[in-house]
Amino acid sequence: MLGLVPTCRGRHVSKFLSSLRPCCHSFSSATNTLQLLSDGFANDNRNDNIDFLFHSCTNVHHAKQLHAYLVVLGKSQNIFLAAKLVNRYAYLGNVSFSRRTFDSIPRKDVYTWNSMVSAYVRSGRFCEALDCFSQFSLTSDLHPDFYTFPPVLKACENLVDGKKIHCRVLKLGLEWDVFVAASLIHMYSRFGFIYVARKLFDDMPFRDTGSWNAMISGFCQNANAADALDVLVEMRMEGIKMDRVTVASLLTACAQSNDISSGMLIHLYVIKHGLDFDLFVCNALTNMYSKFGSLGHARRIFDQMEVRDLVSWNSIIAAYEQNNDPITALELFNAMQLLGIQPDFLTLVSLASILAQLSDSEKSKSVHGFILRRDWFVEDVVIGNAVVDMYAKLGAIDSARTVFEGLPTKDAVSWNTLITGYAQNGHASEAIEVYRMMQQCEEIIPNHGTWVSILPAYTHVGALQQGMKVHGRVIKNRLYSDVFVGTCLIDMYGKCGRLDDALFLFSQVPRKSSVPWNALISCHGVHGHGEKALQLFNDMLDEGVEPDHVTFVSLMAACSHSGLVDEGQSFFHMMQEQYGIKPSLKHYGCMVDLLGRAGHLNKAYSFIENMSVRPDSSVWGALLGASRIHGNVEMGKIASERLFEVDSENVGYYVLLSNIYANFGKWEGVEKVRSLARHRGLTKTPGWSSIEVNNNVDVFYTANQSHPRCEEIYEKLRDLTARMKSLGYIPDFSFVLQDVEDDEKEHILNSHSERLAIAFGIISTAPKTPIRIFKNLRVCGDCHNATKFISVITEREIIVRDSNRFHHFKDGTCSCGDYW
DNA sequence: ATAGGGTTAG
Repeated sequence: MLGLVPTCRGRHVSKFLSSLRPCCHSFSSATNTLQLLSDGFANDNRNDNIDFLFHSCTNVHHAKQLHAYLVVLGKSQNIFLAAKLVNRYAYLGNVSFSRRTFDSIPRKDVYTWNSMVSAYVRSGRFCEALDCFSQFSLTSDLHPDFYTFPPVLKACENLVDGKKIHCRVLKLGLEWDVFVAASLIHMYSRFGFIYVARKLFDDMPFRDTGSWNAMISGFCQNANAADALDVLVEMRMEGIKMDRVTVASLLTACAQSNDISSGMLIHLYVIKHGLDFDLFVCNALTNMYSKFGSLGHARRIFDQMEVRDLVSWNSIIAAYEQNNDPITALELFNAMQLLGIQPDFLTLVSLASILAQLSDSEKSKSVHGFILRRDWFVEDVVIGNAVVDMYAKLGAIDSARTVFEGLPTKDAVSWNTLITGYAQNGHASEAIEVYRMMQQCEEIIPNHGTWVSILPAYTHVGALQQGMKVHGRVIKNRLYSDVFVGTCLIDMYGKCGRLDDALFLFSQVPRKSSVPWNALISCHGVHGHGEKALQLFNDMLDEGVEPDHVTFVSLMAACSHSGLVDEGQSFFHMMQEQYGIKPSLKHYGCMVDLLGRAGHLNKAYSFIENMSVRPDSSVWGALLGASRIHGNVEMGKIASERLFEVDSENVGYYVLLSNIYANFGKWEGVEKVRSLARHRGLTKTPGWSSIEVNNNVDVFYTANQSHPRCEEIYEKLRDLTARMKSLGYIPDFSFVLQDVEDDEKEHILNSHSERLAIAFGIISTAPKTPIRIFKNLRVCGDCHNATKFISVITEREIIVRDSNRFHHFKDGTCSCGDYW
């Protein structure tokens, strides 16, 4: 053959043929066809070999070479061959080549136009598809046919466009073509116009399985699984069998509505009818079992598949990623790469979450770069949100903010992700600030996720009134029965000192899962109601609710706050032996706290020595805190040495250690710790307390001088101190870290932020009303003692929530019984 | 020759 073509063409031909060599099955027919083309025999357009020729272009490179060869042969403007090229480029994912080819065709027929429209639809570029269709209608005298409408209807992104297209269909009398009708039915039900869809469906003179599928999948895409199942019943009554398409869309609906029994019945049907070899069906099954949390089933389906595509890989990777097994997920991603399968943006969405779970900040940055290079942030918000979430979960909240700022479009989820990021990294006030900015964007409508992200932030700063405002919006939006929103509200009321309201809300929320129970147990724990927490745990078991790892953290913390040492220890064992839950660092931290607070410092120390995982700063920190409470300098030294090995950055621990030294008047120790912290470039977290008066949050820093009512506050404190002393109050100078005279020490104690806030509360609220204070660090021991006296003198309840727990002062005693 | 209904998502 090569002999027959002139040399200038020969180079193209041999290049093209050699690129085809790997797929040898089409090699000989491609050779023949090329020969026919170059000899001028292929003009009848009916040559089957032509299909082979185009089919053998398995990547854009092949297609371009074929294109180049057709140009050389002068056939590139052949109306038939050119449309073939448009279709092939689209199939290979390059619409812009399709368009360029399309534009170079001087005379276009219906086939040419149809090819271009469907090329856009195939790649999801719906706007351009509709635009191309308008161009078709306006610039040519040709009429669209029944091949034109299905893709065009698929491209409609709102009902108005859809109706216009429906009119054209009616004018041309194409409405009863099964393909066109199915597209119309699907279009109407997608936009929620079920009755219009149903009417069309009922009026059809002839229906095939595709017509039923259009009806069913319309419901499924509306997240209306129950109605979809109703249509299915009708379909089966008419004796129509489900096919692979019916099955695939129903499986998705079952996954979304967590309908395990229907899902399994459909799986049985799949096996019975031999549909378990179908790619789409298997992908849907993998996804469904993953959503049900049955990783084993999902994996078995995936392993048994004979052909897998990108969707299969994405589904199984997401399955492990979403079921807390990032290691396996990453292994699967690597396996996919080894097979040479190129990831798409959904793969990257999973990958971002995997790397965040593995706290791999190096690889996370390369994922970010990978997405930037491909410009995928522009294509879809989801990927941008995933990257914001990734950085936030890694603790790189500033990077998260930067990515968020740079997103080309932001939706409610983008905002929720950033708010959650701030809240979970301990920056509650930034979270609140971002929420405020979000409310100023009119086009952004808050949803479940918004409440779940902002409520913990309000809880954290004790902003009860702001939290109640959110509660109001939740009621307005009828979301109160949502378990997660409900649980955040329970937590908010409980941790802002309103246990009664927390209990009432608990009675309004579905309680089949452990989630709301955990919140309620934790709230009773911080209030020092250990016995009640244990009671709740028993109620939970009585109602058949399975406890999880969080339940045990809440329980053990509750025991720790109430000095229930034996109970706490038995929960630690019960968790492992009866529920098979492996203790996490949080559980270990609780145990050390439990033993340490109760004064069993040596026991706590040997417990740490025998841990099966490497203790982190929270575990050593618990021992250091206990050493402070029990004034044990030796244990404090040991704990802090080990602590600074794992975390030398947290100032709080330096402060604790210097507290211990100061307590014993060992001022050289205090100075040593201070200079160590200074040397490491650390500055003390300033202590602050806040109080909410008339919807306004006032924040007091230690020794605050700038408050407008500063003078009055100090005056009130001097007055109170005098009266406290007459009742037997003796200032405890061990809480003063400075080596100064006693007069000065007294002034320092009187300038503590919690005392300033309490004094402000007294002068700015009605007599005898309760005062609620929030403090970001732990409340000082002397202030604790002083507050007991203040509660007697002023006849007020004073509720102080610190970073650790609640102190409810009343008539000279505190709910914590001085045990904290 | 071109067309429907189907799988993965923060």
